[in-house]
Amino acid sequence: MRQSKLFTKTRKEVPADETSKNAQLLIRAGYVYKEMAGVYSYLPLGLRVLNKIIQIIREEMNHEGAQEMVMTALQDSAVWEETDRWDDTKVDNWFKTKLKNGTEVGLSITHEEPLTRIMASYISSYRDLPLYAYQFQNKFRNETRAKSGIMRGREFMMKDLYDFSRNEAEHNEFYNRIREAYRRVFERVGIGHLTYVTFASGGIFSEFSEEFQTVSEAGEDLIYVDEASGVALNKEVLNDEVIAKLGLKKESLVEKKSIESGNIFHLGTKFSEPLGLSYSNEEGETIPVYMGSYGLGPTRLMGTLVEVLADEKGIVWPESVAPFKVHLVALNTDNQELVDYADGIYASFKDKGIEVLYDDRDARAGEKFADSDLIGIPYRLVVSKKAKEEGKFEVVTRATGETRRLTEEEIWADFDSNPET
RNA sequence: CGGGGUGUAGCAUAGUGGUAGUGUGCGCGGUUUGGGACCGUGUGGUCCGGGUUCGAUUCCCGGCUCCCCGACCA
Repeated sequence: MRQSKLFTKTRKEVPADETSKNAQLLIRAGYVYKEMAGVYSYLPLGLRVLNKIIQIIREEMNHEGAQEMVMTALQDSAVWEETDRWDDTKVDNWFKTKLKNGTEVGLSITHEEPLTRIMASYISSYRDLPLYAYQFQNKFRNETRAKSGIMRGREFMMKDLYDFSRNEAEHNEFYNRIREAYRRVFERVGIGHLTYVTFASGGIFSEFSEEFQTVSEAGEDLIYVDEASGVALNKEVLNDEVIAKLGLKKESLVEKKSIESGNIFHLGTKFSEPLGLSYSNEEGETIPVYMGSYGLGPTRLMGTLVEVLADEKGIVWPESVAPFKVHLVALNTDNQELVDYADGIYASFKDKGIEVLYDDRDARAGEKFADSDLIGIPYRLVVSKKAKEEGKFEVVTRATGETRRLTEEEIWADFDSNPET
């Protein structure tokens, strides 16, 4: 894409009403637009990143045999009344609104109830199980206090996956597969080394739930990590008994601030029983379906990546989710011969299927470099009059600052040998 | 939801009971051209409602907004 055509522009100054690094950088670089507190629109650059994150998660979910669907944001109160989660005293962060005829409806906070009801009309036999369904969908939560930029909003995107199994053992097998699938997601987006599977409270049919916690100063949680074993636990479950049960030593636990970037739950029959989701087994007996739920928020993950990987110059995207692989920066754009040459390089990238943002704007070098650093594309290729005369072009790796001077042939050889985009 | 702040141009900020200033952005002209360059010029503003006052952006009341701390939460 030509940067001159991109409708967003970068900003030098940070918005006064944002204190979180992720929102400051994402707004300055033109990835997101703040609509109101805790509510952000995703602009062209931001959508590219979000879609890449979504695609990585999708691939890992599909790999485990989950089927993608999408449910509604508008919610029928009836199904929530069945599980006693409609009442504002039970769930206090509903957004509720009314139909013209006065009927109350909700804006989706999660989807256990509606999906369980859907499944009740398709699951009837043990032959139908197990099955796994997931979606990417916007959740609405009426937070009393939105904060941390895009990481804790009132409207945010969630990947929620649910399993419908015949029994606990079958559920557990899937649960363990998803734990590994989540690990792969965090590896693929470049924060695997910072992300711990953490014991936490909130288990319904087990003592603990498990959270994926990414170590960051921007985090709102406190976890205790045994670095030798990689075992971590949330502060909310930290006590001597638990430490002993997990075979840990109190002295070896290190406290870290962290972001809850995903979680996995055993649900048991909490939803299937009240909503009448059951199946007939081989003996003809009626058995409630055993469930689990698995959450991972693409928008929060995007914010987490900015928080954890950015440097003082701006965002640093890992290649796997960057909006483009290459930032082609043309200098001396008053020289038509050079512009033609840079246009040719740009066309070659496109022909090769390498995603490229082409800074063809009529701007000074300093401004272009500053913008390039801020936007955070993994590789920057500078085409200038001097470089063209020398036949060597600067290729800078954003993450490390490593600068190489390569001929055009070397550049193509380099990108062709590293085709991952 | 409790507590504390805040609101001035697209953005960032100063100031004042009496014609609202600066930086940046944006437009135009010129000099520049490898790290947000410079000169000139133009454009553009007091959150909403009420009150006090000859006069309110300023003071008072109410509302809303946004931010921070706490509680709550993927």
